[in-house]
Amino acid sequence: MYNYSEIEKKWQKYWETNNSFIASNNSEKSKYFILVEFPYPSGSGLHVGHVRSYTALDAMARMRRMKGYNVLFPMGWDAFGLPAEQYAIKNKVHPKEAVRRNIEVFKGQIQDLGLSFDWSREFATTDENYYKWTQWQFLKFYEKGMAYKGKKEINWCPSCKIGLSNEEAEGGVCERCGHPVEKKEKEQWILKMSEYADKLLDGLDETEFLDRIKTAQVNWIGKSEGALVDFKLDNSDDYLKVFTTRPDTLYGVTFMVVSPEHEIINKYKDKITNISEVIKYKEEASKKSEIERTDATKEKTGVKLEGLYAINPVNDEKIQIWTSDYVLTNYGTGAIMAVPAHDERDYEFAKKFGIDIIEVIKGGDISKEAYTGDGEMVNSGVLNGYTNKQDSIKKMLEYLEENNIGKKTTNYRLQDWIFSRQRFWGEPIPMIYCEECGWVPVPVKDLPVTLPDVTSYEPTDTGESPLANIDSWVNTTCPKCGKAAKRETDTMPNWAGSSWYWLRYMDAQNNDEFVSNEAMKYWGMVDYYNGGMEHATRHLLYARFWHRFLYDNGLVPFPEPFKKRVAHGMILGENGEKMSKSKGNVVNPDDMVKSYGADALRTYELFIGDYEKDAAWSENGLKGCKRFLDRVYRLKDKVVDGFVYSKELDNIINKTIKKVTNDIESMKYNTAVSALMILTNEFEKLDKITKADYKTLLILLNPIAPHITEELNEMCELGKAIVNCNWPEYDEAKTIDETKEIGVQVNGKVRATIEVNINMDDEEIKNLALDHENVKRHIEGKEIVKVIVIKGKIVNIVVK
RNA sequence: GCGGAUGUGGCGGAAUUGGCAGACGCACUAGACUUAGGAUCUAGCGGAGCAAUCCAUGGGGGUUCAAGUCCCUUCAUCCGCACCA
Repeated sequence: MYNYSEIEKKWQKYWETNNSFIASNNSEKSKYFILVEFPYPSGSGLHVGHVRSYTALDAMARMRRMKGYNVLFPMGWDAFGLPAEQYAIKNKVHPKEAVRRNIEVFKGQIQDLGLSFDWSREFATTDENYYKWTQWQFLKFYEKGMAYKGKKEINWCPSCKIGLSNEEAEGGVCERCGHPVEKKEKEQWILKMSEYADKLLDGLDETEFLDRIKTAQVNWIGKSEGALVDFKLDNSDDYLKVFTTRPDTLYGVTFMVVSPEHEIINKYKDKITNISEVIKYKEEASKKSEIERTDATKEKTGVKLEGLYAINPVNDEKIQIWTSDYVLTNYGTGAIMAVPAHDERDYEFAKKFGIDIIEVIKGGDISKEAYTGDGEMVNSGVLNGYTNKQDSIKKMLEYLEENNIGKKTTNYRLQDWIFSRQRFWGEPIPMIYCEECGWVPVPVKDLPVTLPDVTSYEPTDTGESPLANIDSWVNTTCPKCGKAAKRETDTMPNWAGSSWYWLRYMDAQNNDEFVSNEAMKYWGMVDYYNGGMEHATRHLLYARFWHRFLYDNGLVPFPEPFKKRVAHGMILGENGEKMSKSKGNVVNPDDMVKSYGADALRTYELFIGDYEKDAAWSENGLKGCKRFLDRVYRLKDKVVDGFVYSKELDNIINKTIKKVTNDIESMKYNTAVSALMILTNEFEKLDKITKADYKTLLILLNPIAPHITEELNEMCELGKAIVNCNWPEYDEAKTIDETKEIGVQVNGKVRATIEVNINMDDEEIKNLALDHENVKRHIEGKEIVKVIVIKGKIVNIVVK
């Protein structure tokens, strides 16, 4: 019927030559910044899932432009990091070359979809004049004391030969390859993210993230209020410090537990009479994978530290100390006070090892289980008689502070960000080590520290970065004293480049600054940020942290980067399972564009269902959308001159403008498409439609199917290109029907429908309802109790 | 275990937020036009029933003139977190 491929190419070229989507940094218009997460240009090419979210935000961008906004809708490439490096190793090409090729493929695929990105602002995180600024910002962290080098026991993947952040080692397995993670000590660059816990929490108030995304952020930060309490060690001046959220139960402490890695074990190895047994336990624990260790359902294990005791500071009781792997090294102080009567885990442990259980809160049956509820305090010295948790905690905190044995503290799950990676394909950390001067930052004038061109970029067996093998790169001079010195060979994590990229889009060609202040002041927060739910914790947290740090140091003018954050659902295979090569249910967007056209693919992916929910692919569904576009195309033969809406269509056109506008705004694309289908159905019923009718349909459909609508607009000589048109306005009065069919119920069951006029009063409607044949039949011989008339909705007659 | 989400025809999904459940699309059925149709058009399409009507939004209960929508309870599926002291 028509050659969609030709039409698509034609209009894509038109938009390009007319700079239709280039955003201006100097505009009188209101700004609107729409951002989609930039992709990894992976070797497997674009996924239909990308098409969904890009098209969705593209529709929003196109509508906003027509509404008169200056829209920034940029695209770039997150090209550093493990996936790119592993792809390069596997395919025996330099990562630089692999990335270049993959970007080319990705970009071509994206352009074939007619997405209205502003390509003049495109960059990759691997561009030297981008990562120069990533390095520059790292130096700011260093300069402000927010980056430090620390010896940390890190998560080590023996398969990938790389250190992983806690986040990447979730569940005790490597996120990339699934191999169990081991522990290894290593000097690491670390960013003090934990210092920002409260700011990251409070900052959420300035955003309009989806609730589930906010919740995910809050949980990840994991703030809990409690107390640090000092337990003096018996026959020593040393203290064992614990963190507890339940200081009110201090009188119920019958033992303490330290993590197997706790320093106290080594420190008191001479005093612990069963030290060999303890060491054996520790070794066993370290051999266990994280997944085994953190399996909450497994039976508790542990060893008593014989000969070592602590003193309960509130009642001077002598308390035994144990070590067990249910106490984590990296949370709190790595040691706990155990209150078996009122904590499930402690209860289980005490039961197993026959340790005393002392009740301090009444209300449960501690011979059966730990009681964690509220109740009257007993056996509790100063707390006796208190009846609720809040008051007892408050009282105990006061008592602890007055007596100098503890203090109120807040603890966070959020840890510092381990920033080093022993990899080739990342931003080199711009630091130099000098025997004389220690760590010295690379001077700003020498940035970027670039990656050398080498032939081997595979990881070394020693765990060092491949960069360590390149003497010519490693050896340099100290910027401070001029003596021979060595470069840091670790690189940054792939999260680094994505932690400020939205700022760069504002001013992507700037060679003097990472972004100009004017550009940041003009564009401000990202208005709409779309990404996958899998990035709603880490990436979002890192990005917010990074941005907030820049803000605190006067480098950006606003504290939170993203106003709204939304998440798209996944597109599943036709069988309802996640698309994967092994399942053979992968749909290639290129094939779909070839067979049905970009417009049909775009329309279908928006029509597929609720944007936030997962949806199964259906090629028949796509065909249906192609048919819909064909029907819109055929309407062109009905077009006659006319600059006003046809009388028969006036109301529905106004209604549709309203619906489509609101739906695109609120990301309810599926119902927007459906409304346009309904409008098309109405057009088809008539022999003739006016140019005005058709033009409005085409404009409303344009954000969804931009090519065919432009073509039809031109073919029918409906005026200037749609991309330059204004979004249509609607007349609220015309969205309300003069007459309407409403249901008439008798005792809640629909018995008839009547046609009512908008001007009728309740009495008229009531009489009309009572007069209906079928209604009469149902109320005959019965007493009318009351008649409920809801204007424009329903009539309900209650009879007895 | 804790937290979050979801549950509506054969399928994807609508339902102005308490007001005619199933919009729109897919699949399917019958017919028309055709040498042909994976094109197009017309009609039908939750279940039962000739029909009037009855039943139906995971199950059970409740509030209401009126419940997919609100409350209680229960089941199922998916996704997070997972010994966080």
